[in-house]
Amino acid sequence: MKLSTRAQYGTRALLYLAVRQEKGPATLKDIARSQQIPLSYLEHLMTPLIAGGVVRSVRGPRGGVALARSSDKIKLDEVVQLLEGSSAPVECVDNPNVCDRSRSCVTRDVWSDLKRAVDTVLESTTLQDLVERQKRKQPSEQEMYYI
Amino acid sequence: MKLSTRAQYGTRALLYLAVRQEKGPATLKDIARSQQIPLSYLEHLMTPLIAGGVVRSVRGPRGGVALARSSDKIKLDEVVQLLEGSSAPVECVDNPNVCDRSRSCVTRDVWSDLKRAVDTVLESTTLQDLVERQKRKQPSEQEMYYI
DNA sequence: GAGTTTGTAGACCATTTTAGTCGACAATAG
DNA sequence: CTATTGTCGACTAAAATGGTCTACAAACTC
Repeated sequence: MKLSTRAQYGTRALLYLAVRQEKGPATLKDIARSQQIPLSYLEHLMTPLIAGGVVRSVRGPRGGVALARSSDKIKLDEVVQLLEGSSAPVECVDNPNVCDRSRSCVTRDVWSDLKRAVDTVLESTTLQDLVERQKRKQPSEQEMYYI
Repeated sequence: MKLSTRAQYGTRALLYLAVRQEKGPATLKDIARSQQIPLSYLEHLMTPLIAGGVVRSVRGPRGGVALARSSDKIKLDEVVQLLEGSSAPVECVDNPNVCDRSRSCVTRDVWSDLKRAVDTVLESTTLQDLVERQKRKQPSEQEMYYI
């Protein structure tokens, strides 16, 4: 039940954008530096987020990327879905046809329960929630995230 | 958030053992055939389960493997832990020291929530629960699992 | 419109993990 | 003794992961 770095990096990057939302687009370079993500890897994470309508981008000087919607309208399940695909721990949960036994399989039911549990957490958390938790956690140290 | 085949195969194998608990040890060959798990792979799954005290084995003719405890005393979190390691989706959840920012990182808090959600499901499900769900689901088709 | 600053797309690659095989061996019932 | 089981370790193919690099496209600045 591991999460790849895609979701970790991606979420951190989006949180960065959420915190500085009003300041306009941030360059990938800034995000990469501040969140310690390899720049050329970060580029690849942005592609699905842009395609998925979570992030919008502006090319050219003074360009960069920004959230496409306000942070309270972006739930983590969408982010994780775009970066990692379905939260189903095994394929048959989403697609029963991959296995003959799906219909009668009780272990599959457990994996479905797991998916549900994961989704419940991710659906109930927005980027704005993270921003607020961060403020509450360390109002002073926040600058760390701007560098 | 994927589960490897280890946990899937392992859980199916244990469910098989739970269903036929009173019949004494089952051979790996039987398990492999009935659950469609490669025999030589199954062997490797048994090792940690035996070491972890979930399964006991008997060598020689008429030998095999059986549950080391009654099925209602075996929770799935233990099984998954033995086969896949921690349910933490990222390392820093179990071990904050892998990252400087752990203390102040709110994304880490979300991953902790995920771990908690997963564990809640796995801790609340025993092999006996699976046996009962299976009986309830298809009292007739149960023979499928004996083959 | 030249040049600079950004993002975009794709091919490419090294490492690790996954999923499995194989062969030799150890225990034990009969 | 021998057949039947499990045990262990070495090995391997294929896929996923986590990147890098090059070329290019858009857009702003002068």
